[in-house]
Amino acid sequence: MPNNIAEMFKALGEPTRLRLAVMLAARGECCVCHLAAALEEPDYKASRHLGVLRAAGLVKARREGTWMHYSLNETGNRLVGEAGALLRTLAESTPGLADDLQRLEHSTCGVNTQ
Amino acid sequence: MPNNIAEMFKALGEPTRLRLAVMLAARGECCVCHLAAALEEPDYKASRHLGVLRAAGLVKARREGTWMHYSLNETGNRLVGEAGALLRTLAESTPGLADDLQRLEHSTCGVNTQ
DNA sequence: GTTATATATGCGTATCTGCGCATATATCCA
DNA sequence: TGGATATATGCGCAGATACGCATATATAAC
Repeated sequence: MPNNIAEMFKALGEPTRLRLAVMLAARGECCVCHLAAALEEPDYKASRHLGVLRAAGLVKARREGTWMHYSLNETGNRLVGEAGALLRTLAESTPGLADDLQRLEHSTCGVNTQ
Repeated sequence: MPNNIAEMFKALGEPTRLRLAVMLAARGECCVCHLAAALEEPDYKASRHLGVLRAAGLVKARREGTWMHYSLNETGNRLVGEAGALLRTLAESTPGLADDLQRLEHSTCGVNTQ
């Protein structure tokens, strides 16, 4: 039974996925290309890791045309809600993660933000 | 920089280690043999995983004669403190983890509890 | 010293995981 | 229909990880 919970921690236990989760926790819904740009990593890498976060129940996805919008799955999962709060405090206090948020803010995938 | 934090999540992302961390969060300091008994796993397995938790900074150890007493490393690490609170809520609400705590309470390694 | 108990660790193995590349799918627009 | 953009995924490989066993270390008691 702790397996589901362990899976959540495990998903956050990989640097790229932690960065993604922090970005989603701090900024809300984002599309893959913005996230990939902020990571400075190829799209397929962001996509793969978002898939893992999603399988772990940490993240949900919403399609809008060609874009997929990911966001933290806080509603409907108390544990994710608490983890989200923790991730937001990390976002503020951890240099590398703050840099990601900076890049995320100024990133465009050739399209408008938000 | 997110690597240290990711390492903490990763350490908790393994079922046996999560069980150990929850026990320490809920019950405070424990020796290896009590923890191994509660896990119903061999001592060396508990010892190995406690070593990983320790390397990740989640747990600290104190020697007392032949026994090693492990406890959550909440003081001196804000993140661990917040994780500790989360682990305690898990302890209450997750059946499998609650069972571990039951066994921990009644376990002896041929010695007194506490 | 020897023995017993508690804990840690070296090692081989089977499994898992993340990576990069190429390719596939999905949606929109002309 | 065909092309362009956004996202997802099959595959092979290299490195990591957890396991069980046996052994090593540490402390205490005799």
